[in-house]
Amino acid sequence: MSAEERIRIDRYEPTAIEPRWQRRWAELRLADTDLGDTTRPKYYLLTMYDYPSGNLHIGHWYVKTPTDALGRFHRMRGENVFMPIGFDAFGLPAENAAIKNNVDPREWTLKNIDKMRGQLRSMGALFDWNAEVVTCEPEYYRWNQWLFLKFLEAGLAYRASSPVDWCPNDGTLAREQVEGTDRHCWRCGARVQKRQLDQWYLRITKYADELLDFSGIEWPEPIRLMQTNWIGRSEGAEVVFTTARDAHQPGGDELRVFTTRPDTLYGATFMVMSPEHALVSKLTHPEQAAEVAAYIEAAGRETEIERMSTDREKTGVFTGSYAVNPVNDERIPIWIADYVLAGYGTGAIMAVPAHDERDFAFARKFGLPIRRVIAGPEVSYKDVAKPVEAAYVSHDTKDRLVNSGPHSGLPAREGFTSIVAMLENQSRGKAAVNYRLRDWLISRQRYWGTPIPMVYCDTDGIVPVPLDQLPVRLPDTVDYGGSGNSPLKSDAAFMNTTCPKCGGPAQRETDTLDTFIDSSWYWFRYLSPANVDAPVDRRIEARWCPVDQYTGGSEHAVMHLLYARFFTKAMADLGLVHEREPFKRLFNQGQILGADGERMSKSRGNVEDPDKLVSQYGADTVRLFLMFMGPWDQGGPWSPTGIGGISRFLHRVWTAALDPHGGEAGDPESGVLPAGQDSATAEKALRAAAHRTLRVVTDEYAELRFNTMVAHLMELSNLLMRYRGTEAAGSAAWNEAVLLLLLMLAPAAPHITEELWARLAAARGEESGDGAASSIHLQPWPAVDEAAAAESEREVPIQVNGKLRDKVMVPVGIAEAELEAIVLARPKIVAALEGRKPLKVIHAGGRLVNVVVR
RNA sequence: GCCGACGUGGCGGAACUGGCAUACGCGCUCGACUCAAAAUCGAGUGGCCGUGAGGUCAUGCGGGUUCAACUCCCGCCGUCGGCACCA
Repeated sequence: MSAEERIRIDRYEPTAIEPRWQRRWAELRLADTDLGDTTRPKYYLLTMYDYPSGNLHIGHWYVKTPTDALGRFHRMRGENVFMPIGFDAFGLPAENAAIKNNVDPREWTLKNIDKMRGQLRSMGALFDWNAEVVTCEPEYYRWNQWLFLKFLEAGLAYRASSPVDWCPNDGTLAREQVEGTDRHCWRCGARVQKRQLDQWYLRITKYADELLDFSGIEWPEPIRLMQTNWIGRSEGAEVVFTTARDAHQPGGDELRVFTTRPDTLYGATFMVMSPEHALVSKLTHPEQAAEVAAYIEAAGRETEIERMSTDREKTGVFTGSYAVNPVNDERIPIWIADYVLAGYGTGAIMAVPAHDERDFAFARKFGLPIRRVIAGPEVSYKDVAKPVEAAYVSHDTKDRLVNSGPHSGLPAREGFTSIVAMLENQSRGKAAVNYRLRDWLISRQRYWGTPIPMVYCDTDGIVPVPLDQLPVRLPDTVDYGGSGNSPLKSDAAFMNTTCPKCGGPAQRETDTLDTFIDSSWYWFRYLSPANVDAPVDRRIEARWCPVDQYTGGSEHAVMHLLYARFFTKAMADLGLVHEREPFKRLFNQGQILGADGERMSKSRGNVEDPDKLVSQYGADTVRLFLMFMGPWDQGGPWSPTGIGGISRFLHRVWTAALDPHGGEAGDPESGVLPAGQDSATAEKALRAAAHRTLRVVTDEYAELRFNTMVAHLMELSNLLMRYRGTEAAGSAAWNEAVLLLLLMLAPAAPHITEELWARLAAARGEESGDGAASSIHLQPWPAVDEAAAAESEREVPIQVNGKLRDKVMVPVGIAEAELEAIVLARPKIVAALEGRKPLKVIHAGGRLVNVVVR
């Protein structure tokens, strides 16, 4: 380092030191994790990988730099930290850019990745780039295909025809990718339609019950709730109704329904099928045919039209047929209505208008009978015949069944079990569980994704590509064509192939996999990214999984985070991994919004670029500012106001470390010990403050409470500055406090602390100052000296009737009687008592005294 | 409509299992340094009353429990997020 350079950076100039240390850490291989090291406990720290949009905004910093601080903290605590990074590189933006600007999606993506690597490095984060995963590379996606084929073999993947959500621009969508009341596409916002299509599915529903079990993982309650609600388990019964014999049909068809209230079975006065139900045409009476056809046609169109309100008028049409209620052999009419959904339960319901609001509204509108079968608080069972004014929906245990044959008089809960038992005896129903969760539709009619490794042969049907022929490579160029058609269809060379079974001509599947497949197992791949034998090295996985801490946004609650859990369980059942849960601890950081309070997006023009801030203040300041803003799980609108305070703080740390004896011109107290302190008491106070800070800061790192962590370090640096230039400055206690401050700050602000650590070592004559031998980031996390941290005196607030009146300094551990005597003798307390005798004196464990009078 | 989170100075926010409300920072006011400005440093800074000591009110609103409530309970209001007729 030249003399000029030394002088130039004797003022804290972050941009002059940060790149140098980043290079140094790379040379020292600080971030490279030896996964085989068993001498230290492992700590797998994962932050959600990003889509390579080509530009890092402040939100990326907000997610990643506190995660890095956490990793550095765990490293200093002696753990073997693995913090990989990669790119979620398949997806629509690349393909849309290709269509719009005629660029190659692969080139576009790789160029973006390259740019983002540079931006990510400017954070000073210790990502292990050796483990990098890029999902659009055949080395990665071949394992998507491999896993798909394994799932297929195990019956976890299947092809089926069913009504699917279809976006006119993006083709088929998973259920989770349809948003809002108006059912629009999560990507392009277009209104989604229903289409009957043959598509590939993954059987996530097989794991519904296990996915409801969160024992053993520490996830935020809101996420667990969202997943629980999404899975939507409900317990009830399946009841078999039989169609009645009629002039136009023989009857005897089974019409199954699912209900959560079998106890209300005697109150079923009609049935409703969804318009898509398989029995619709069979059960439609010829006289009703025209009306039914018109209704179904309208209902099909309905999904394309505005249907904002859930409480819009009920619509429906009578089929002309009847069914027989299995418990009382009553004939009830069968209707068709779109308020019954095809995809839930059996697609048909028994309607109990007296005890269901929807059925009630329907019955009112179409003049269908309403029969009370549960007596509520307003209707005792003497006047059960009273007309029902509104649906009575309740699970009150005091409610009793009425009008229910042999079950009348039973409490509702017992009615539930006795009616189910009766159905089971007669084989006309059984207890059943239903889920809202549906199987995961994974076919996509897009180019930029993983080709589904299946072949269609005229002789052998649908044939999987043999594992040893993977990967099925994505062709380089295709005609992206019109919307909704798989672009791969346009590539004859790709599509035309031979059948793996008979060798005859065959066609490849031209749909690609949902890109959420990529992120459903990527953390496994980080552990052995170059492995050519299997997606995961099971031995490494055994040691390193589950991920100890995962950080990312809560917007992934019911997509990525649920899929990842499903994949882990499925892969465990296939013997590919040991663990059944992917992420032991999850932290959802909040989201940084634009200055306008809206989501940051290019189209809104409210994207905040961190590079400007970094060149002005340095990476450390930006990192610290983001941590200091507020609780990490909160996020909020972006505002750089206040970043100057962080910058000033780091300048003070710099000054305290390098210039302890300096003083402030114009400050009368500068260099003077506080009144009543000599240098011994000052040094004691410094040590006590440093060790107490260490105690709380250690906790705050571990609990990811970065905002208060920074505040406590500020307090310590303020105290050091108060003693700067006094006799205490430069003492052993001072030096200890400075080193502790640097060590505590190191995970959050790694560059400045490394620079100061090296300079102090050089000043002590220990080394050259380049930090080669003893990077601060290789130091062990310091231990609290409890004796030093202990306080001998404490200020005790004194209240009279709960109002603060005085404070007094007393020795720690003073006897209550003694303290009470001191308190009652205080002039302010005597005055506040106004001669009244204390009724009692409350001692809050030596932390506070409250004198109660009158 | 159902589920969930949140509501504290001018602003971001702090307060552990009930125990000094407003830590830390921003902003603002005044002062020091300067020819001046910036930067830096120092003092002050919740509202109201008071020259002052001090008093009094205040954690979305209204009740309650308690010696003591931002914290616990009941009832409202508001903001944000999730779900969308799930039988």
